[in-house]
Amino acid sequence: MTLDARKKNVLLAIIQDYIATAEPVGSRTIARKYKLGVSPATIRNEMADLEEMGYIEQPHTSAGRVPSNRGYRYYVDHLMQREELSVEEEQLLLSGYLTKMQEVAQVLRRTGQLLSHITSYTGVILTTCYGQGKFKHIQLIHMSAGQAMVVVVTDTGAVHHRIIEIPESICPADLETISAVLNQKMHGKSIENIRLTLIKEIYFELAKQKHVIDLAMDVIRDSLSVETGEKIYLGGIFNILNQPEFNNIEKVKTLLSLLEHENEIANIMTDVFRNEGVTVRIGEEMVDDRMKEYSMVMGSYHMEGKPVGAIGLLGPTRMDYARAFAVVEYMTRNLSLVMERLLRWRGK
Amino acid sequence: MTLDARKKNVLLAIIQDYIATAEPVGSRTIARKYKLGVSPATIRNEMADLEEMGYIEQPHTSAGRVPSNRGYRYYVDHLMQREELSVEEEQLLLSGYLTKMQEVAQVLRRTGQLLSHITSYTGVILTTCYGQGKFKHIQLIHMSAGQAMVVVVTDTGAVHHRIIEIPESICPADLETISAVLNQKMHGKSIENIRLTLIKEIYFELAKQKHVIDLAMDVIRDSLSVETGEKIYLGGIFNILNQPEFNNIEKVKTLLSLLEHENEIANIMTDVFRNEGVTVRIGEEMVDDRMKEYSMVMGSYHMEGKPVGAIGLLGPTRMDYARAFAVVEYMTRNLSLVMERLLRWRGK
DNA sequence: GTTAGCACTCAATATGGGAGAGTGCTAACA
DNA sequence: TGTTAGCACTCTCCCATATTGAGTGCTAAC
Repeated sequence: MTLDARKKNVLLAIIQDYIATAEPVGSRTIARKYKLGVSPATIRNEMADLEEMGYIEQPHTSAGRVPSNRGYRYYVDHLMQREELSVEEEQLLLSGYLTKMQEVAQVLRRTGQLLSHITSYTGVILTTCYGQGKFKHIQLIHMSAGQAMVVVVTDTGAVHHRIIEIPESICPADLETISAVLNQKMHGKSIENIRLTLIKEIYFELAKQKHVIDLAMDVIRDSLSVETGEKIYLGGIFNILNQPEFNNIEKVKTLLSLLEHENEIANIMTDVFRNEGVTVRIGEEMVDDRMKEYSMVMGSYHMEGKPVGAIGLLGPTRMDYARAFAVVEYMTRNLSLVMERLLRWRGK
Repeated sequence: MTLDARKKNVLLAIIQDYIATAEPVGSRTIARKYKLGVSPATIRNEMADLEEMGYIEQPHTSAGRVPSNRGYRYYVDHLMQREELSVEEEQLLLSGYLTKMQEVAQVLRRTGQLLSHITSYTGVILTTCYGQGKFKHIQLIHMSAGQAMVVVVTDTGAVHHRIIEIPESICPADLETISAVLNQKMHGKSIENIRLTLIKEIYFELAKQKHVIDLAMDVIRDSLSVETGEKIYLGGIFNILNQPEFNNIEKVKTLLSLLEHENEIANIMTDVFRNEGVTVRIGEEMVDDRMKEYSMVMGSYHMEGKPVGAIGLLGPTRMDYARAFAVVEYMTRNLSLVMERLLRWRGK
């Protein structure tokens, strides 16, 4: 089902206009603003066709047309022309990183804010793929009789910690020993490696403290696995409220309740790792029914060529995809650089 | 300027009714619902007086009266009767902690959610007072040539980490040595102590690595100092939108933009440490002008008798102070217990 | 295939009364 | 002197009724 050139132009005009104005667009407007060389009546005919094909819809009989999610999809896949950011905008985005960053979390938070600030959508950052990360260091710290803290550092610069129960008989020195052995055995290994081959060796060496090791291994597994390794940063939740679609409170409420369930967002974002480049999810393409009025434009950022996380923009389906595309693309490159500089990878 | 008994009763009735209904309350309503034994006309006279004294206001001529912030203040200080939570509510709050908690952050996040869930206001948790915390453990971890990660653990269970630049000549073993010395010297000491007396000793012992120690000390100082030790957790931002005052988007926007500046909220909350028990801040008592339609009810939680953080409820000035009071009071006790159990303090 | 013309639809925007809640004032009452 | 009933007055809120205007679909002519 392919569209002839004029239909494409009409659809493009409708979508561009609707993105710009958020008002249903009528045949007159198109004839006037976008010179297609035909009269409103002709455009009306084309619009009737497009509606039948499901690319646009009518809120009510005497209103103009509005793109359907299917229409947006067609636009993104076939009609959208690439956009470049202006030099000033690139400057603005870069300058956000000027204040000295010392923590991965800080960089990511900042990135979320920048994304949101420049687009008036909500910036979403996902860190993940610790599954592909490597173990760097583990430390067991004695907190009190019967309690210890496990701290695990991965080579992506992530730090995970947790309090565990230990037999009261274990003293600080024991923990030091355990830490040392674990570090020595696991240094630079990936989690799969550890699980498959090393674990027996370690058990053997530390037979006495089986229980503690089990708990410590839990933390390691958690921190290296995708499951809890995921963390979401949201930036500028309230910027998106400037979008005209949030003129009624119910919408705001559903959005906020949506954003409170971070793991669902995380779920959607993992999609991104299946594609190269920038991915767009529109409306009900994102499972959850409450998302059907929202879209996400997302991309992954890399370290050493491997994707280690994703950034995205969450906006109404009416969002400016071309611009979001450009911003996300620019920011993924940018963020990859900043991250690599922060955790310079020479030694390993 | 003290009020006679009848004026007090009228003011109390107005405030209670307004808290319950969010509608301006008229003389008729009071005469009917709250049996003061006088006619509406008499109540009207009293209301005129109360208005002149600034305890209540009139949205427009033909509307009932609404409490002013001054009125709320008088209510909280002199009229409010203490309320107890029902057994079911206490149960509900307790059950929130049943799923196993392994991290301080997790407990605090949960607490925020619980606070919000049971009151439909926004729960705010502030952790602070690491200045009074003690140093537990430091670890320098070699990440790559020229870069190391510093991880500091305090006895309150907080973990701070940061990437620092180091001379390329320093190898993992050096960092290990430095870690060991630092740990040995500083174990169990407070930051003041470290700064004042130990630092020279440490420099002497590790003269070669002055630069690294400086950087590490920065992290320690930061993590133990109140400045960056503060962290805010917000719970149920969207629960508060159920309050009828948020019927218009502008209100929602200002609230959200307010909540994005966590440090300002933190500022307000430090007030709490000056008082015993539960503190109430109403409207413009909280500096920022945009806060004049909100109130906070807050209390501090303790570990070993010392306040280590604060919890609070943020709601409209019309909030149910008596109930908020009860919830906050109960939760501070609760949280103190949970925290102490999580980081059992026997050993030290 | 395109276009002008026209009748029709329907949301959004006034317009214009009530209805109702609440007030302040006055005068009468205990 | 304090309290109360009565009453005129003032607003907001709500509802029902035009009015407007943008936009459509259809038909017939070009």
